[in-house]
Amino acid sequence: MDKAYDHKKEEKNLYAMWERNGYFKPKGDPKKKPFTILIPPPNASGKMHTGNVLMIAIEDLLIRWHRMKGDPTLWVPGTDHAGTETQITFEKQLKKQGKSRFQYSREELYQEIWQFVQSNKGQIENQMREMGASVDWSRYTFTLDDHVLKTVHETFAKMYKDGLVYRGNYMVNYCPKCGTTYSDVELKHEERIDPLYYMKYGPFVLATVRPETKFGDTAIAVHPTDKRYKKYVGKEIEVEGVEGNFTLKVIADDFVDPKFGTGVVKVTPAHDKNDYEAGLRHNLEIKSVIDLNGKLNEKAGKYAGLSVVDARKKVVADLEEKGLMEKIDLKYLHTVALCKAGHGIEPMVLPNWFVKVDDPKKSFKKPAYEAVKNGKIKIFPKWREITYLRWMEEMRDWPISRQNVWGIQIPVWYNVEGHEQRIWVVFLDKTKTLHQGPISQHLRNNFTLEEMRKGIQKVFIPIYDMADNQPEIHVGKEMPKNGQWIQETDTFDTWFSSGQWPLVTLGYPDSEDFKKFYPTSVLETGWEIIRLWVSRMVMFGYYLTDQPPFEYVYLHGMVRAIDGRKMSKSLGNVVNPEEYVEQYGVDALRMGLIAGTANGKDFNFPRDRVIAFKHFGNKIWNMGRFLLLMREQYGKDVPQFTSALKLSSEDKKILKGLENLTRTVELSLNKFRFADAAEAIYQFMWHEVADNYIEQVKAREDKDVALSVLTHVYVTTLKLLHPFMPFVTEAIYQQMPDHGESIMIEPWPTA
RNA sequence: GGGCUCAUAGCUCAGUUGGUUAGAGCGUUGCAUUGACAUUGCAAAGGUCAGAAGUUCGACUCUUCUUGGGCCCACCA
Repeated sequence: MDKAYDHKKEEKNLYAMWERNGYFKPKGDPKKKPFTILIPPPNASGKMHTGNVLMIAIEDLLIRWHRMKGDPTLWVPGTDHAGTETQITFEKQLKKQGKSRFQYSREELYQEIWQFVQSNKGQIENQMREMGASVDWSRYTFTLDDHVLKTVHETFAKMYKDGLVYRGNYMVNYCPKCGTTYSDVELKHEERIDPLYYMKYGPFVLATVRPETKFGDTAIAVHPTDKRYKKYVGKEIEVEGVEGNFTLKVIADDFVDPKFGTGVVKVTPAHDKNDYEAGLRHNLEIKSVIDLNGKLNEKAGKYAGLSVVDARKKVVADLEEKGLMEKIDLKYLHTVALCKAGHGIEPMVLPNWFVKVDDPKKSFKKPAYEAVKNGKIKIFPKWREITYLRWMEEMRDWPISRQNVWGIQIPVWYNVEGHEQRIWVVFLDKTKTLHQGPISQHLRNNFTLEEMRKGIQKVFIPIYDMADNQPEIHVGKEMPKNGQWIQETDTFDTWFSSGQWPLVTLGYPDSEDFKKFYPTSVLETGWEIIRLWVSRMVMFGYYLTDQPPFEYVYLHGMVRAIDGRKMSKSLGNVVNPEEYVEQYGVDALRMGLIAGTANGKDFNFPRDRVIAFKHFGNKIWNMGRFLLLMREQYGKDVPQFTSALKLSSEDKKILKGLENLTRTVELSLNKFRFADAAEAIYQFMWHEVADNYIEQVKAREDKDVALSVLTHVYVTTLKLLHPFMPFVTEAIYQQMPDHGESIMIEPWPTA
């Protein structure tokens, strides 16, 4: 053995050896209950961050532990197409080349991104190998694999049939820059100081931060109990505006806070979430004045074509000029909603597909709520449960359509016949010229529907009136034969497909894997996606299989930067795991992360611990080296350890310690207390075995007994340590006398 | 505004049903070291467990409040 453990020399070879010998495939005693984990799929085009490393460390630990216990053990790897995120990344790259997505048809853009992802995909897969993940690569799943698409399409069709998905107008969080909508949970909120404008509105003065949306106002609201304005309620009032006079109805609604501003609110149902809901309650007209590019439309008169920001400036200036601006509070602090890329969100009313989450006939969310409530699914740490339960209680219908190209296209066709005037199509013709407008216009310009389909970027099919005759809808991947059809250009929200991860990875509904390994054992992930992902998997699981998709949920904490702040590129405090792997080895990095936190709380990247465990790896390496040296110097055969040996009190003590350790590790792992187990092994090996027992062996007369006990204790602790630090333990094990094929398939020590 | 969470040694953190001298890693100080390991050993210094009140025979651990962090949710225009 070398003088020091060299992780660079060992890690790659060991992983190749494990994989080559098929150790990662499920074996074990077929009579025992299988143990299954599905990897939370990382972004296929991304690279590994510290959170992923922690995830792999914990999952690999559980997997290796159960595999050694002889359970049929399966860990399925995979990657996610990460719709919005990937498309944003790709578009940034396009921009650098001076191009934009509008130069491509939907199909071309999809193919471009597909190539982009394919060329980046190898990185994350290699990194999973590098981290020692003992996943079964033969079951690798990418969220755009054909069999995934098939399942997702079928699920959607079933939900459509069951009346659990519908198409409707809805107030969505639309980002004009990204050209797509976001769900509530994808947004971030930021505090800002903006001017609050007090505008004169007929007899009222009212406060707003968005005077430019005034063209979409369809009412004025006051609080029902507000005496000041009681006489106006129900009346129509005349308002002088920058575009001439207009009349508005005054309504009473308790969403108005009489203490804010003047207690009077302009109601703009098309561009404000609050107002939208008030609009629904009072049957107000929804008057959109902002288009999909974030510019004011023709309803804004002379302001048409201006961006929201420019229009605001101009409207404010004009109001001041006309003497309609009472005052401006320049230091108004409020929160604004931002999209992932940090752009301002424009609330808009658009047609979208939705999942009805609480249908009275068959509730999508109810079984998922109850599963956790009544302990059918157990969440660790337990105090995170409340996040899940509260979310489930509050959850509203889930918008599942995204105006992205990169993703799974919603398998819906619309029969445009008779609706050519209303349906708006954006497409590129053969010469790559962009056309947008209603289908009727394209037809007049001698384009065929086939040409539109071929070069399509987007189709918008407005819903004027729910009772009106809507275009016929066909749900399915293939275009129907008879009729004039055009496919929905929206894709599914990423979580709609990844929410079916336990089903698609295991071959739902009828594969052998599905029968054997579903429901899975543990879902391990970061707590920040309880609502986005965990809840959706549980809902789909119950909807399609009447069973929970997993028994336990373990939620690890977020790894913050060394300075205690959230890692971010702009702060420059991102910890790159590669550097630590290079310098200290995978084992040290994994063990450091696992020991760095005990109970799922967020924690700072535990740099010192990583270093400490690098030292620990070297320490046990040298313990092994010294053990071999002593055996060699002893010269004679060392007997196999049995309890029949004539043991000294020191021997008895260390054996007792080993027994306690074995019990502690088992107990801790059962409770998901990984750090406790790690700490116990560290203390025992270093301070009891190395510092005490080995020192005492040096002076022993009965070397045969002492070396026999030492070998036994040492190899047993190596086994206990293996799920935590797989590489160094295997490397040493291969040097031990009478070793087996691999430590990872050795039986798990029992007390 | 609602909720979750944290405040323990110089730093980063453990401390699982309340029970004898509160622990670890790193750091600091002193000594040691030619049978493995300087990625070593032995030893030491260092904490009124944020503050206050309460429950209890007994509280770092339970309750309430105060102070100060972090995070999540939320429609205050």
